Formats: sequence, structure tokens, C-alpha cells
Amino acid sequence: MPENKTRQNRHASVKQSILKTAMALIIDKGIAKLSLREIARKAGYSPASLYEYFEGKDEIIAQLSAEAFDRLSIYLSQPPTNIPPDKRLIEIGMAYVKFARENPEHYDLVFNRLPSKRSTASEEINAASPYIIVRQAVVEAIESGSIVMSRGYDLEAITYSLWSLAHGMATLQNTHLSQFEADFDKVNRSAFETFIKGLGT
Amino acid sequence: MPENKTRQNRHASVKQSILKTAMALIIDKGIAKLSLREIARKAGYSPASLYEYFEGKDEIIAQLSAEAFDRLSIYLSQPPTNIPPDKRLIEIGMAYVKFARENPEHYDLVFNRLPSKRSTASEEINAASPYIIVRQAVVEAIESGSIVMSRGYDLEAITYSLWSLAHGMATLQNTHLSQFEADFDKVNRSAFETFIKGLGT
DNA sequence: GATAAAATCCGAACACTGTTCGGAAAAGTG
DNA sequence: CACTTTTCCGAACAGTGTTCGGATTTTATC
Repeated sequence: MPENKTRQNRHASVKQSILKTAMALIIDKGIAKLSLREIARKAGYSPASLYEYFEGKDEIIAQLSAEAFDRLSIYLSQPPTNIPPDKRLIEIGMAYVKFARENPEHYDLVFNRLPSKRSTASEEINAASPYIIVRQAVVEAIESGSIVMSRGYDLEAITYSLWSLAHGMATLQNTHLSQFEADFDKVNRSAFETFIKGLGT
Repeated sequence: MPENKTRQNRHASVKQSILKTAMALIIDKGIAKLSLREIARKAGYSPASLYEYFEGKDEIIAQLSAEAFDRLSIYLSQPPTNIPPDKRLIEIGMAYVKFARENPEHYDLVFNRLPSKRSTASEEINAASPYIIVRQAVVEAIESGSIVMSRGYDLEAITYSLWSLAHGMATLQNTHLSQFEADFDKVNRSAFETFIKGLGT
């Protein structure tokens, strides 16, 4: 009864290879022109066969979105923990933007192709993971005294603000400012520093 | 030879009415499901006829995007000029987010449905208009001494940073945080104040 | 007002798309 | 071996954006 492993493994690996083909197509043709039928062609299957592995095109995109999410989490985990909390906060922000610039398609998948159907509670928690990472860094920065909370501007609010700043920079650089040849890294760092400075006493 | 006016007027007004029906469809069915054929049905034309007025579906969306852009400019122009420059800067940021929340479809059109083909130089200038508005407010804030530039963090960089912050807040509220019931206005204002504070001496 | 010209409109067709369904082939189980 | 489950696909359906030829209507010119 090797069904337990072999069968499920096969199913899972085929699923993964289809996702891989789909992601490759997104990267070189753009997600707007992604077609189920072309995925099937490149993967060596008939269009109907893909429905054996996914509920439809939307679920394929949702899966890719989830994968992209994990990739983002990896980026955000890179900054070492043995640096001053306020510095680390900046590095996390920089990592966020770096992810967006180095993986524009993944970034788009994470934030602009979220499944239209309300995600379940558990997915929400998972989806909040990057938020949790930033939040934890803010907590440490507060404990170290680098930044301070004030009334009406609490932990969640600060986390949200930093996330917004990073998200805005990343989004603008990948869309409206994509053809600008500025040294965004330097400016971004200054922006984070300015905000952190404003959070100080 | 009344062709000059009548003819062109008619053409322009039909064009406008098609855009209007298209926008209505976007608002109540979502842009993802917007279909050229349905626009034609609702507008009382055959699908082929729309090509007398637009190059295709993409140009219709591009036109709507341009209209949405104008609407954003109006929002950004609302804050009065007879208030302290640093306060005004915050009000402009708040107006940016307000536009996004009150007109989510328009906001999406402006920032996530930008025409894939490189826009021309003149369109670029027009597209930069909100940026110009924010920039001008920053200039006045600098002149008043409310905020200061430092080396490597100049006018453009500050403008870009404020834009990013507002853009991030707007985008997140319209997507990932759309189901959260927080008092975003208050938090947003605190975030802007914090950043402006960081920009001070 | 008749005539030529230009603008407007649409039916039909083409090449796509996502999805469903029935059944054939293959693989695993007893 | 038979039996069940999984896998796969051809065919079809409804829908899409777009093109083209020609008919109809509106405008300009004589």
C-alpha cells in the first residue's frame, strides 16, 4: 500500500510543476496575458487536465500568490537580530522594498492579485505574517527606548505606518516610477530614518 | 460648414456616454469583469461600433484612468492655502487617502491600470501633476522653516517620501486592510505628523 | 434638390479564453 | 485476475476582443 506516499507525492509534484510553468509564463509575458490553455500547453497537458489539480485559473494564481508570500517572509527575515532595534527596523523596511524590486511579479501577486473571495481566518493569520515580523521589530525598538508610543498612536498604529511607508515606496517604484533612474535605496533609507526620528522622544 | 462643431461635438459626446457606461459597469461589477461587449450592450451599440470611438478596450480604460487622475487632482487641491504649510502638507496627504477610500475604483484606475505602453512625455507631465501639487506644498513648508532638507535628502526625496507614505496607506486600506474597522483617519494623521516631525530641525 | 463623400453602424466571422462533461486509458488495490 | 480510483483528454459551450465588408445615415458640394 505505497499509495500513501507515491500517489500523493506524484500529485503534489505535478501540481508544483504546473505552478512553475505558470510562474515562468507570468514572468516573461505578464500576468495580464496569463492563460490557462497556454499553461497547459507548456506543461504538456490538455486544458481539462489542469482541473484535476486545481479548481481553475483563479486557484493557480492564488497558489502562486501564497508562494510569493513565503518568499517575502524570507526577505523580511534576513536582517540580523544582533543590531540595534531601530537600525533593524530600517533594514526590514529596506528588505521589503528590495523584495518588490527584485521580484516585481511576485510582489504584484502578493498585493494586487489577492483572491477576491474572502480569505479564511487561518489564511488571514498567515497573510499577516510579514505584519507580525514588522510588529515584533517595533516591539523591540520600543523596549529599547529607540522609539516611543504616544496616546492614540500605539504599537499597531506605528507598525501600520511603517508598513505603509515601505509599501508605498515599493509600489511606486514598481509602477509609476519604474522608468526613473534615481538612487532609490539612499532616499528610501533617509525616509525610514526620518520617520524613526519622528518616533523618537 | 457646421461640421467643425456639430460633428465633433456629437462624436465627443457619444464617446463620453460610452465612458460613462463603462465606469458604471466597473463600479458595480468590478474592473476584472469589465467586457467590451457588455459596455456596447448597455450603451446601445454593437461591439464593432465602439471601435469608431476607441482603438479598443485598452483605450477605454486608459481614458477612464485619465479622468480618474483629474478627480484626484481636485481632491488634492481642496486643502486651503491659508493654513501653516506643515499643516497643509498633512491635509494634502489626508486628501490623497480620502480620494482612495471614497473612490476605490478610480484609485485603482489611476495606479494599477496604467497603460502598459509607455506613456508619452506630455502624458508623463500630466501624470506628475499630483506630484507637483505635493512638491509645491513641500517647497512652502521648507521656506517657512517647518521642515528642513539635509544633504542627500532634498526636495524631490522628501516629496517622494510623503507621496509613498500616503500611497501606501491608501493602497493597504483599499486592499489588505479593507475589512478592518479601525479609525484610520486618526492613525494616518499621526503618521503624517510623525514624519513631518522627523523632518523638523 | 441631386450627387458625391464622409461618418456611422452592424452582422458575421476569427481566434482566442475559462470551464464542464463523458468517457477512455492507466495505475493502484483486493 | 477483477475492481476501484486516478489521470487524462476530445469535444462542446458560452463568453471574450478584434477585424472586415458592406449597408445606412449624415454632411458637404455642386
